[in-house]
Amino acid sequence: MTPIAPPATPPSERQQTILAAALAVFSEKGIAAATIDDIRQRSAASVGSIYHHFGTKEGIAAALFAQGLDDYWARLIAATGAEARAERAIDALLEAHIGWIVAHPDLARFLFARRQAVSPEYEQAIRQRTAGHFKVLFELFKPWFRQGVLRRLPFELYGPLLLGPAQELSRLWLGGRAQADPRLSVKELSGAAWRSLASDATLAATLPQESP
Amino acid sequence: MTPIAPPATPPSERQQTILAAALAVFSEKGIAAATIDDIRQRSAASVGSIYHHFGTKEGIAAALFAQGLDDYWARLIAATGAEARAERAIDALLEAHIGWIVAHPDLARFLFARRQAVSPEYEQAIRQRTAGHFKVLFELFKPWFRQGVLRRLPFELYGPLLLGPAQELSRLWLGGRAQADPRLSVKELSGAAWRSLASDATLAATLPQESP
Amino acid sequence: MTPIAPPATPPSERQQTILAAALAVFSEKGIAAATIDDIRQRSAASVGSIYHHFGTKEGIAAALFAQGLDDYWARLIAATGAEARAERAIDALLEAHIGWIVAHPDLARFLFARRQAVSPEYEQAIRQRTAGHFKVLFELFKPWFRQGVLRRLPFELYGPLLLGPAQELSRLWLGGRAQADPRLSVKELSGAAWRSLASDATLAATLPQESP
Amino acid sequence: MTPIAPPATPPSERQQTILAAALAVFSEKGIAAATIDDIRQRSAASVGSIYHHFGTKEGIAAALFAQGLDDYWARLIAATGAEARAERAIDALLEAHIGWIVAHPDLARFLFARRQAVSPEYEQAIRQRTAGHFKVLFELFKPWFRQGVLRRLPFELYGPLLLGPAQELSRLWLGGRAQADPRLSVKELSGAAWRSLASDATLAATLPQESP
DNA sequence: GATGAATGAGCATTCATTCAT
DNA sequence: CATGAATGAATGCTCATTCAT
Repeated sequence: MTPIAPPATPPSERQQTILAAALAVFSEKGIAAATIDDIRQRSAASVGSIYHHFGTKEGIAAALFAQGLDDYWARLIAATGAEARAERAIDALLEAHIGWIVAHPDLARFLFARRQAVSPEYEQAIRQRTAGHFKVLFELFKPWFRQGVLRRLPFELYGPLLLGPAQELSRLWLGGRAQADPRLSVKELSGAAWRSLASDATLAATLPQESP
Repeated sequence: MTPIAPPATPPSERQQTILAAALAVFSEKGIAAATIDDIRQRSAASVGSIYHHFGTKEGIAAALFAQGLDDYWARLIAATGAEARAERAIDALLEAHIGWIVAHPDLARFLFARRQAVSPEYEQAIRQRTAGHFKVLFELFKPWFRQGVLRRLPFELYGPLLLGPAQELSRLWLGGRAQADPRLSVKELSGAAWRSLASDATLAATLPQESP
Repeated sequence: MTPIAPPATPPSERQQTILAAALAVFSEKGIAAATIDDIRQRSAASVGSIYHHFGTKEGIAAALFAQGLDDYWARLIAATGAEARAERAIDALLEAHIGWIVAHPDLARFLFARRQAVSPEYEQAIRQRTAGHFKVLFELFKPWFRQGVLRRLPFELYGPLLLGPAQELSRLWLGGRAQADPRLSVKELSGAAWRSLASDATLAATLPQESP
Repeated sequence: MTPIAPPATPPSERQQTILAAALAVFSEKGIAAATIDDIRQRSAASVGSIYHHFGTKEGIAAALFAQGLDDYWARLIAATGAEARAERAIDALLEAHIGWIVAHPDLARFLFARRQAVSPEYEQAIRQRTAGHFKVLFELFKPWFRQGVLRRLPFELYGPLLLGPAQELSRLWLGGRAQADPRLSVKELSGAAWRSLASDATLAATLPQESP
């Protein structure tokens, strides 16, 4: 129903070819600047065929989003859910985030360039889907809030504190403005997230002690 | 020389009118989707006049960038440079960042939606200009690195750790996905930045002590 | 490969319609002044269709050129090659030239208004193609040079001496500055060409003798 | 009154500068493609100034035409009128023609690219002026027609036979398609014109005699 | 006379989308 | 399902010309 719902039938080979071509083009020039003809050339499919399968340029973007977004969040949630301690969970979360981006740079570029989204319904659908995923993730953290391990904050701050630095670094890297493999920075990023979210008490207890 | 260099002559009233109209349109629909005709209608100038002054749609964007980017960084640097202690400087930095964004939401939306930038030279010019500003800011922090107050990290991480959470929150707010006034979160954001960058020793000394 | 190479596939009916319309317009106003919309109206095709088939306004001109130039030279060469004696060959050449122009005045107007050609590559391609055709024609004359029937001259002069007067008259006629059917002048024009090119000896032997 | 009449007042220095710039531009790109702005840049005059002096783009062309056309024909007529014998007159005519073109290639390119002429009145004026000049020239030849030295032909043929080859060669040279200095070909061109126009009897008497 | 900002009709070209074969 | 010709609204940009200063 929602524009970015996953398709009923699994994508045919032809569809996959088109999606791959579209992803490449979207990643290079952004959705708005991408042309059906660009996609046609890359995919060696005909215009007619593309329209037969996806109906609209946005339809292609939607299909890619459905595919990418769910995959990304699934990995995030799986990684986080596998850990029992907050600090480790945050480690795993960041590692999953960065790992996924490095594994799918084109898809990441496409997914995280929100601005491009064209129509409002489309934008709306993405937000809801993302919000839903985030809630699931958030549930995993609730026990630690209750235990006082993590600080209670305005809801809107969790995302930024947890993933903001990683997002910023990822953007640099995806845009070619940072060279080093971001996986090398996972420890720092998760460390920052941990310090930002841990309660003062937990944090004090965790910090390496200076010799007296 | 560079595509986003500030103009030789100060902008005339007409030019300011056009720029204001363009900013509104760009902020609403993004550069790519914005139409010269949109700008014409909003500015009540003729197409010819617009082209007479800016030469290209991108020329308008460039003029806005030159104006906005310098203003933003000037405020950041001024605020930071006024503080003597690292923790206070980071506070001031974040406050300036958020303050500027709240004061110029349209310009901010436009400035921070990097993806839109069209031509490579344009993109290139922005990067260099930004990098230059960042270096100036970075110089202000150097003493604290030397004193061991702040941690030494790979260069690429300073930006993300310092501004990543704030950027993420700003994006949410600018996109209408966060309602609360981001200025209310400055303390949290600067706190996070401080914890991320402070050396363990400094941090341990700063944390509120538990009663023994 | 060259911009005016004949197309791989034979022109469809729609393409022919567009070309005919374009020729009419080009002939009337020249390439530069001709409007895609002029062509659209005359051909009853849509802008999109025109661009689908020819890609550019110049693309249409190129297609016309490829068609016209080859046709013109083929006729010239065929007519000349069919004659065994120099004088008759020159007669046939001029007759073919004038005949073709009278048969295709629009195409001729278009073909011989070289100045219009816009882009350099285009101009270049036309020159090469023309030069090639001229070489073929020139080969047919070689035996007569060897036999001393025709005079040896700087290469650049053959064209002007052979076709210069005819070209000039054609231009007048095509431009409406000469009324009489140019076919009536073929004998004079070929006579002039003959006198210009024949060696003195041959010419003396050919001239009508005065009574002693 | 006519669009290409010579101006009442002699051109000021500023006007001359503009005309020179315009000629350069017209010669390079043709009248149609030339832009007022091109001329403005080359002449370092302002748009306003240009319009103040010439009123229209075509006004500039007209001024150049008036200047060039008269100069060209004056030279032709003077050279021809100075000769007493037909063959010498034709020699002188061709030499003047080629000489003028070599001396003013830009002006020649501009003058002889008739097709460019834009408005009908303009075209009309040029034709009349040219026809007038030609008539004057023709008068000079009349005695030789009466004496039977030159052949009587349809009026429209005199131009082509006399100047056709030279025009064709000039076009090649002006367009860079012929390298050799056309002045080297004057003898051949005038020879051709002479042979084309001389009566058979005269011609027979003139031809170098074969040894008996 | 000179200047250059302003005007707006006009134009080539692009591109998503449709549909007959 | 595939193909690609056809459509036409939309868009960035140009350019001759005007006119207030």
